Amino acid sequence: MNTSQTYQTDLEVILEFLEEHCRQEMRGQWENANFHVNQQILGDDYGVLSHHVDSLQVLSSTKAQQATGPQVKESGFDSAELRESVMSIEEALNTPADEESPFGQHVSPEESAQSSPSSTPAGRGKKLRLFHFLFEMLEDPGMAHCLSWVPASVGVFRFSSTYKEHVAALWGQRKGNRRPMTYQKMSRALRNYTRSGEIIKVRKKLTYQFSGTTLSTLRSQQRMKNTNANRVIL
DNA sequence: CCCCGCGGGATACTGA
DNA sequence: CTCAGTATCCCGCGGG
Repeated sequence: MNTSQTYQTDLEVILEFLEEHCRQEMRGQWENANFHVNQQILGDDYGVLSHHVDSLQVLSSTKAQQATGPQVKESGFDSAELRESVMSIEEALNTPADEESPFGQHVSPEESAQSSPSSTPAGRGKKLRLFHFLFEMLEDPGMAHCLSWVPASVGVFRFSSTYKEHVAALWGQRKGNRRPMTYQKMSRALRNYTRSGEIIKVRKKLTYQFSGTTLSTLRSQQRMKNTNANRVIL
């Protein structure tokens, strides 16, 4: 009966571990003389790590709600502090690794030319879009239980019916929304992509599909990131 | 009938 | 101020 509470505790332990891990990594980074090189090398790892922190965070808070009811956030929610510190770590980690990394600008001049269909004026300073976020999730093996490719080759993906709300919560959190994001609202946003043709709805439940152009744009952007990371290492 | 996922209109909000 | 890209709310539909 208390399994969800136990689960929450476990997740909090894991969170603390990850948090400590982040601190150590960062300390190492700051102590290193050529830290900016490390920052570039570690960029991807940091991104992945922060994703896991993200998901664990939401998982633990959601489990807490399931365990004790919807009003938990107002009553003594012990991990509030933890969540705050995790968020600050997240910010610290996300900012350099995410979109506008310093080396992303000069290494890829063709990016703005080939990506950014029509809306992006210069291709930089762009906010994270929902489908970018979903693509990131899909590429993260740690999120496979929430969201996964059905046949990845054609860009079809499906939400897990039990964890779809976690993906939504993550999205809302990533955007820094005041109110919690829900699957219903997120799917509404997803449906808006039907108009622009970036994502289309598949007849199956909880299943959507990236359009060919969207998918190739996302994949080429991802390849760009990888080659940048490799280039720094080499 | 109920629940859940879906479709989409209307309107508000926010950053470029 | 405008406009794109959501976020939020809400109502209706249909399948299981």
